[in-house]
Amino acid sequence: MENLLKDKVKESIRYLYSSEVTDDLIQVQETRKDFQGDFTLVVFPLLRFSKNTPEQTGRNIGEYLVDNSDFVSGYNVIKGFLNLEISASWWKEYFIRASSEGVNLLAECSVKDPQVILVEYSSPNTNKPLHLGHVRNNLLGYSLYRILSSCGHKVIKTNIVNDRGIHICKSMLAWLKYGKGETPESTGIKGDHLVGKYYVIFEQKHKAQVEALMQEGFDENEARNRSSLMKEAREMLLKWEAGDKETVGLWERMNSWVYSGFDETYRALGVDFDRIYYESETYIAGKEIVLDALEKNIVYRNSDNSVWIDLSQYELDQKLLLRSDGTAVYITQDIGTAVKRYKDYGFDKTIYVVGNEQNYHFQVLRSILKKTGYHWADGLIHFSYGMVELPEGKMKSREGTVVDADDIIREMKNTARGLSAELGKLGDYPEEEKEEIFRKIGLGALKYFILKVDPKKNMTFNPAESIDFNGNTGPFIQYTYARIKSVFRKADQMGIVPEPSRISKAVPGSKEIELIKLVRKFTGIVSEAASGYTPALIANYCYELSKEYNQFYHDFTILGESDPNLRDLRLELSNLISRIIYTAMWLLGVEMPERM
RNA sequence: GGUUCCGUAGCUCAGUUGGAUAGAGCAACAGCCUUCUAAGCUGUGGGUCGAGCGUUCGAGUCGCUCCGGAAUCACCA
Repeated sequence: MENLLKDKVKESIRYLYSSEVTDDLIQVQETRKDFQGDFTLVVFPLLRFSKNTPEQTGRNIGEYLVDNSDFVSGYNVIKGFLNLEISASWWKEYFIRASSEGVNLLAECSVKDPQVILVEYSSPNTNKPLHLGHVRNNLLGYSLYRILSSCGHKVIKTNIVNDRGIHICKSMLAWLKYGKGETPESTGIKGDHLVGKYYVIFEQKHKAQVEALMQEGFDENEARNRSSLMKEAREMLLKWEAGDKETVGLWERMNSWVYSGFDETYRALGVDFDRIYYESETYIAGKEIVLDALEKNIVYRNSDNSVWIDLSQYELDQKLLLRSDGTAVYITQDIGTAVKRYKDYGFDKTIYVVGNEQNYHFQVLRSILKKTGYHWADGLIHFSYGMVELPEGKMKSREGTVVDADDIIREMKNTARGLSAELGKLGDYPEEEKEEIFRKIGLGALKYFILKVDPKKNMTFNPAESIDFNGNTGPFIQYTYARIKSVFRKADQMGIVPEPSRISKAVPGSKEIELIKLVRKFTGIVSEAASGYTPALIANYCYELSKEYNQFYHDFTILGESDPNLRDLRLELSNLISRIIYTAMWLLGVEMPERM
């Protein structure tokens, strides 16, 4: 519609002022609610052609559009703004097209040049269970996948598991020393939590040793290095790297516990992956690439045998790539992973969903790859998101203020159950189906709460208040959807089948037209969210739409409407909006209950 | 100290490529359930958009300088 209008405006200026204007000077936007009209042309940029007052210019163009187009039915000029009214017949035609069966709501979002895009998200460590920060990460990554693939891109969901390093040895060691052979089966504890428990035990025992050593007069750093536990952990890491059978066996065993625990959490969150990479499999590739670059003199070796790269041409520092003992550092693994992925998929883009604490890291990674001669390095996108904080401040694992993912998921569901009982909902519904609905609501509340916030901002998560089911929340949108579904169940009972031929009643400025306008906006929002990688746009739009519908719902009766034309229009409108809400929430990964 | 990000109502957040009188929800107060779900709707109060300068017909939005907060700058991952 905007394009149609723009073309007409161009034409009018050619006719009225004999001038050609460029697209960027023609600004068409939706008319603000408090003014009459549907679209508004900002005339200020056009004054240079008309050499006239804004008011007169607006009137001239408005006049031309009404006379020379079949969709502009009226206009008014306020200051430098030309408000145009679109004819009801145009809206009607649009609506009938949009509401007819078989119209794919996402078809219009399709991009012209589909790309192969890798989305990496989750990236857990195998020594700790997932927490709220991971939840934000997973939800953002999964939603990006849905949005981008809905726009026609070929998207591959990947996860990189950080499964090697000293931190893993810590939990292994603690389990050997204090574990008494505990397993997830023998204790009933979820695997990732069990391993996490031993990581904490290690830290506690280690801390006690360090304190004892400090009493003996060592300073803190030295005490850390001298503690017997730390020594044993380092020895274990060496054994692991040397491929010691027993150590690797234990490592595999404990990792398998962790993975089954993670799988359970991923399933609960509704996310999955097409391909999982393990750092234990890529760090060697990274080392080889660095050594290769060393031969080509792209990187250099220091006198102490460590390997560095000079990134001053990218306004960065010298970065270490290999330690003096020849082992890989974090970024070396990432180089290996990136190259391996390019070999595997030949991607156009790789989107790394990783917290903003690693902004610098990804700047460095891209520069290294560029300098090393990988032309596709520009396709690396760090989708940087902000921290999740608690009302008391940041989450700190040391202080036990971390919100565990499994806990919060369970809590949200319990709250949904409690609230439902309090409100007397779903009274005589089968228990099993109720539980499924509570799961959808609780999880929907959590997902929406996190996704509606601009990803790059730090956000505050208040466990007590987050489970607010009023206002701009997932359950509010789910509720709107469930209520529409209910209208249709009732219509079925009453034997009402809307006839498309009757949809003709929408009058300019009516609530129905307002809703149709929002419907029209949908594809634009999805495209914008895809190009900007921000699910939050879709979330907030969906709330706006739901809110508008709720008002509509209260202002009018639908089934009780005596005029069948109006009733069918409202039914069709409800139907279309429920489909949009469903699709929008689907893009966010939020499931929708049919009733609640 | 260098770099990056953030700062909008008491709180949590929106605010499209710069457009008209800056919007929701929560919290507070006042109303609305015999008709399609009240997890809803309506109304009231609440703002120097961190501060200043600049660009522009027009700045919450763009530029510069400050102020405040966060992250990062490891032979940690």
